[in-house]
Amino acid sequence: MTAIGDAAQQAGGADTPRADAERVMRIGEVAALTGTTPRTIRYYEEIGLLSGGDTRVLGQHRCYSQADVDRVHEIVRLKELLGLSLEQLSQLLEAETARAEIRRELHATDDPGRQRELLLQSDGHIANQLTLVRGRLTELAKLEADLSERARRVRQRLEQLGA
Amino acid sequence: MTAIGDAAQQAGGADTPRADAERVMRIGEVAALTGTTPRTIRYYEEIGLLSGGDTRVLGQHRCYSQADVDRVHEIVRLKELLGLSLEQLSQLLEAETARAEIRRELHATDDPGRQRELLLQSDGHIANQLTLVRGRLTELAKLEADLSERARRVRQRLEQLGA
DNA sequence: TGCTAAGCTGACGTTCACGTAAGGAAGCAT
DNA sequence: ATGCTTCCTTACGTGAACGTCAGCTTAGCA
Repeated sequence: MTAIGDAAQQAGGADTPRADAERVMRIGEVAALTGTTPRTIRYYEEIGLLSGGDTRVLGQHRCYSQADVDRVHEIVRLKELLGLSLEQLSQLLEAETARAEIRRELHATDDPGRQRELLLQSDGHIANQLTLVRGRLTELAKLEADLSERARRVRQRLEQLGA
Repeated sequence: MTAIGDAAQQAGGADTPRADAERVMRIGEVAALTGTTPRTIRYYEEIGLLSGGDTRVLGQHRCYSQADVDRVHEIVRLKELLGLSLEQLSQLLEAETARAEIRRELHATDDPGRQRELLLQSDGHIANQLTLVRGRLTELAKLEADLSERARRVRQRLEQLGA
């Protein structure tokens, strides 16, 4: 439901304008859209969190697509929710990276064997993420229970006083 | 259920040995018990996260009780689970601080008005923590749902291939 | 009383995740 | 061609959260 990186369906010819989905953006726009800064985007590229478009020559402006925006959103989200270091994140985000790779290859290849392999990889990465997230969820739930219990006790005492 | 800072019941006389609950510990032991280091403990004291026993004179060894160990555990727990800065933590932990204060005053005073006030404060702080924790819980749940959905799709594709 | 382990107080070093400033070049419109 | 804006690279700065080292004192024990 949230923007998690479905770069829409790309099906049409190669010359269709298609104003929105495959618009080319520059760093400032990406930063604005993701609530970050150009510096942050470059930093993420520097440490390997963002692809860094291998085609670009030194000095040229960086180009981004909606998929990149989605990825940055994911990064920020995971970073905040899980409180991970960017190092740990880049481990986790192999999933995203692989996923992008897969989307490309999946459409490029006809070999069902290869497709199967790619999908299995993707599944593995997602499973990793899920494990981590679910762990956090149960720990947080425990914390919530503890806090609720404490609140209950305090209110119980208040009632005793009131009576 | 977890160690959240119930420094056991202290009721008996003042000279009972009571080997365990009120044992005096030093910084190294606290560090070991909480998976931190002496430096970290001192740092937490420095920035006001730990009380710093106002009675101690410069140069003397720091003394800790089980309650302090519990508090450090809480700090670490909140820090990791919520990914908060120590600054934010010290805000949140007003609750703990107040709670310790309250425990002391609650037993010291007979004034039900004052007791009521203290309990209300405590309740407020806990409510704050709960709000934060529940917010995280729902966000994490959303993330979990997203990931599950993705996993489902990938597996669906795999089935299509297999068929 | 003397020893040793552990602790104490500075004070400087370090890693992460960027912020910020300088000087120059790319992109786009006119 | 000329601006103007945005971006580029390089490099140094910064705050948080400790690590680490030096030199000295305290606590507990024989």
